[in-house]
Amino acid sequence: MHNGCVPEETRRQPTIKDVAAAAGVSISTVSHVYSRARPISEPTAARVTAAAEALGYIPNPSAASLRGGQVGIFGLVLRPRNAVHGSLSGTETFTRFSGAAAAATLATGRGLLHVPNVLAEKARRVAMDGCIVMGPYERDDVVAALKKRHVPVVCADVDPSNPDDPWAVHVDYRPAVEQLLSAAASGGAQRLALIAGSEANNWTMSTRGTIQEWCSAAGLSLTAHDLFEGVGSTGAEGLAFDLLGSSTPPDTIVVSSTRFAGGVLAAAKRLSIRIPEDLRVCALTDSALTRDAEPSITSLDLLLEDQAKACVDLLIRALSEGSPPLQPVIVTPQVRWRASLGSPGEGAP
Amino acid sequence: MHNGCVPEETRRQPTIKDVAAAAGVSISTVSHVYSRARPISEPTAARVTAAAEALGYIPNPSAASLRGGQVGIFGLVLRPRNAVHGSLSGTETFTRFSGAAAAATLATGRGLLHVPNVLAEKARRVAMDGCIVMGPYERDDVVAALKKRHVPVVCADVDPSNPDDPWAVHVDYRPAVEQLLSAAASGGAQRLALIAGSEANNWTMSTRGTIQEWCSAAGLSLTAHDLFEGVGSTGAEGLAFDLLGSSTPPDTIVVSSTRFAGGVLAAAKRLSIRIPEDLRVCALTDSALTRDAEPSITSLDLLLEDQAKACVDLLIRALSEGSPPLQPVIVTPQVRWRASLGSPGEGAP
DNA sequence: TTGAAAGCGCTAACAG
DNA sequence: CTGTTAGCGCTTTCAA
Repeated sequence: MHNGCVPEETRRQPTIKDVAAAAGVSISTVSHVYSRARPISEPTAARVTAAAEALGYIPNPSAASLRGGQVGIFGLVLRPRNAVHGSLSGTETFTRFSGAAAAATLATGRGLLHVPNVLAEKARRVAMDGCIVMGPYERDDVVAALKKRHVPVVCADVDPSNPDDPWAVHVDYRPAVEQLLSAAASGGAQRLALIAGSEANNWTMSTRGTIQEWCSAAGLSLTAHDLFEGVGSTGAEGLAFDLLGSSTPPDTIVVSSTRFAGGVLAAAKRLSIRIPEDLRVCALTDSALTRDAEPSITSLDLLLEDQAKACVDLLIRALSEGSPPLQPVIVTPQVRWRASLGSPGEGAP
Repeated sequence: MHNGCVPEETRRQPTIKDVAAAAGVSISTVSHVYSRARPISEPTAARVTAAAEALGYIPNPSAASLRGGQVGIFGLVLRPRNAVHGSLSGTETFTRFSGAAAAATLATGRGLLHVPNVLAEKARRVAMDGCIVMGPYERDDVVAALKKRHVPVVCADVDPSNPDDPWAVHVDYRPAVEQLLSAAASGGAQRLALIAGSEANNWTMSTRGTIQEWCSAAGLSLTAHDLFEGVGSTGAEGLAFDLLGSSTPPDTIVVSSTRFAGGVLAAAKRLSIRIPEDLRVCALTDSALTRDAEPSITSLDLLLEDQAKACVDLLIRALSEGSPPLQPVIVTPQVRWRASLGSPGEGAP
């Protein structure tokens, strides 16, 4: 046996002509059997199908798209830098999103193309009907490049500089973040520390804004720290250790990435600080790292599956109608209550 | 401002004709400027480029592929069931692999298509020049379906039922697994337990085989347990708790997925068993869960980036030459030594 | 160094 | 219900 992945003789792929000849019909009949664009009699359709099956025929999508315009492919760009390197934080967020986006795209008969770097010259050769950009930065240059190439773009979470973009799936972090904060407050929180990522995307910027507003309205003290996501749990551990060892340590720490949460836990352990009794902790996204931590960490489920599905729907609308929906598309993250924040209190559902 | 993702007037994409007219040359000249298939004089090329730039022209890849045959797209199928649901184990393994595969593919000017389910009828419409299947099962039906559709297939890690497949990137787990075992043995291991996933892929089957052989040759006792990956760390914790509480508890536990490792750690903690003094632990893949665990867990780095790159190279060979490489392509995983197994001993490099 | 023209495989009028 | 035919945008001979 040959174990070959390629047919021994490089036999030309059968075309619509071959099928038409074998079935004794015209090529347009064959075409219509596949496109269902017009009714074909039962016996004819059966003959065509049989012939196609026998020859191993599959319609050439390039040829089909040449006429019809669309190529049957959506692109996906994951913006947060750490998405590319699986070893950094946020891994689960991106897997969940791309898996869901791929499934939703495939359900429409299209494919989802993973595009690490649209700006690269090489990438210009790959065709897309539209593109989903997850977590765009302020005035995102990838989005700009795509638009210049006439590629319809839909964003998952809005570009912070374009907050009313009707072609984005808006993520409303506010309600969940406020639930988190009021739960902390009702548990006795006085001094908050925020350890957030340093990227200029809406997740980082909007949650920080909400927290600042809420704290100042509620009269809680807040110190905010930006930490490059790449420093991982070790980096967060160092920062948390310093904070917790200072003369005025925080009693509540909110972290953005789940790897930061691990670092905070480690620092607390080294200092024999009990969670949630002495220190409350919560994270602004969810992953195995927070679910399985000891103690488990209250965090935000960003509902990535919903976001992905909504993006695909929006992109299809852009392609078919061209006009944006009248109401913005909104996804509202949910709090997953766990041990690290004490009891949910009045903030819980 | 309109915030539009689609141009206000749905203006037809400029074609090669428009560029030719604007530059005052023939369409074949424009074509050759882009394909570099024949020399074009400097001033002419400049005029064409300028015209194309002004019009925002990009060559239509569908049209190009109609003639040339290839569509510039590789498919990627992640076989392990838990790869689809980001929330289960192995997340990082698949992100790393697909990120690396996407980068390697893009570097060749092609795109990487995420294919959740090739068997679905809908998926037949998406075109691929070839497909990478990661972690195929025994007599994998996805691989079979792809081959039936004349799609060249390359596997990352071999189909266990086709161990000499020249169109696979072979992963040789043996050396690293043996290093792990001899380190455990030189640390005093006597009674081993293996908690492996239940999927019939080569990772699971080959490592289990090596461990069984090695233990019987070295005279160590071994009990092997299959656990569905979906049970996660909680499932593994329950099993480990029972094992460690039995009358003849293991002194070494090897787990396949990193989430299982977390469960083992939790069980040991509940029973006040010290690691690595009383119990040695190691995992057969690596992730944030093992790197950041307390104590950190010795595990296998599967070198997913190398695997992905090798797959892309192999697929390109299949497309261009059609004949398999004379020597099998092999990737050899590396042990990442950490606290949970004690000192590496003689097994370490 | 460049142009003209014949398709690539398929879709979509337009006829019958 | 089915067949004929003119392209879709580009590549690629073949001429000039």
